[in-house]
Amino acid sequence: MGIVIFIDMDYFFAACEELHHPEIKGKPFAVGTAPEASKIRGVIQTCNYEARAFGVRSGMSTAIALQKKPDMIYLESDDVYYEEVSKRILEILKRYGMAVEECSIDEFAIDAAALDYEKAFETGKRIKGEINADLGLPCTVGVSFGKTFAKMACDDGKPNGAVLLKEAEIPKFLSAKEVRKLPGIGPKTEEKLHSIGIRTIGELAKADTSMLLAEFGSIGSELHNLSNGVDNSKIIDSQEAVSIGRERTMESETNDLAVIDMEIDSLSDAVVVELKKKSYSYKNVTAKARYSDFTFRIKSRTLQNYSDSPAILKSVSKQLIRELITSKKMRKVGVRVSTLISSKGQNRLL
DNA sequence: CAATCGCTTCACT
DNA sequence: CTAACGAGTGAAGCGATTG
Repeated sequence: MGIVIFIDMDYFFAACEELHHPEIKGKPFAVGTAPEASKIRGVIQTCNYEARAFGVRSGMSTAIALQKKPDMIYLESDDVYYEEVSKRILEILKRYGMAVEECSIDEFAIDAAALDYEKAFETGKRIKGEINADLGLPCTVGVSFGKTFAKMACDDGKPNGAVLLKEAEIPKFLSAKEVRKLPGIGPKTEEKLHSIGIRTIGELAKADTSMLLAEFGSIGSELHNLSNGVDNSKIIDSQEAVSIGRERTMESETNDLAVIDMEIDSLSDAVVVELKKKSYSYKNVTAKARYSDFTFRIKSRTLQNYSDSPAILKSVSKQLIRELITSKKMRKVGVRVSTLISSKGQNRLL
């Protein structure tokens, strides 16, 4: 793993919305998952810095966000548009002739192994300027040794920054930071680390390897390496999808199979659209139910053969969702396909 | 023993 | 300070099963 240029878009969905609706720029607003009519049932995906000033955060329920800033503007997220913008960013990055990994819709890692730090940093800043000039979008660039540390350098520079973190500086950069800043450590792992007395990355680096392995499994040794400045990840040019799914919270909680089946049909159609776009066939189907008490369960089935049929997907997921019916009503249902193969230009599959 | 299956857990936006 | 309230997408890990 060599030098990496990491590009992370600043408040990406919100920045896209500012392009669409210039008049909201400067006012606090947020992009959420639910339509306007039922927005309090959804969560905030992202918001601009004006809204963040009032304590609004991504992942926060919209009801709470609106307590903090009642007159905040609310917009329903427009994923199709964001995906389009993301592709345009990717095109800009590809012009530089280096391998690019799409880490997420708004994060990209560029393999700059052929460059030295100064050259990579210059290139990163140039890319940043180009994205801003061509698309009108702000971003932050981080350059370091390995994907993970380039991303962390990037996090440090947000928003609208550029950070160079050379390999020799990584241990010092890491040591005082809270463990939560390590990519891959979320609320659960953080809590567990706290409970064994580890709060900073420096403390994690010094922790006993076998203890981490016992407590956290393979993730533990991975984290131990990272906290010691060792990143074994590679840049993956084009990532194959492992699964494709759609899920939706229903208008009201129900066990009515007529309602649920309709939902399953429409989710299945959405999954097949995505599947077609990527020319995949599926062999595994999973149905998911979230209940009124917020617990959830899934049920899955592997088919005899690969398929690209919407009808099969619908009938299998309807069977599976029936096995998930309990006395607790369902508030959300989902359909997911996995075990995918590329079916581009392939003969017919059952 | 390795691959597969069914399912849970977790992270991130 | 930290709960409140709680969407959608996807990857990875794990124990059991199977060949």
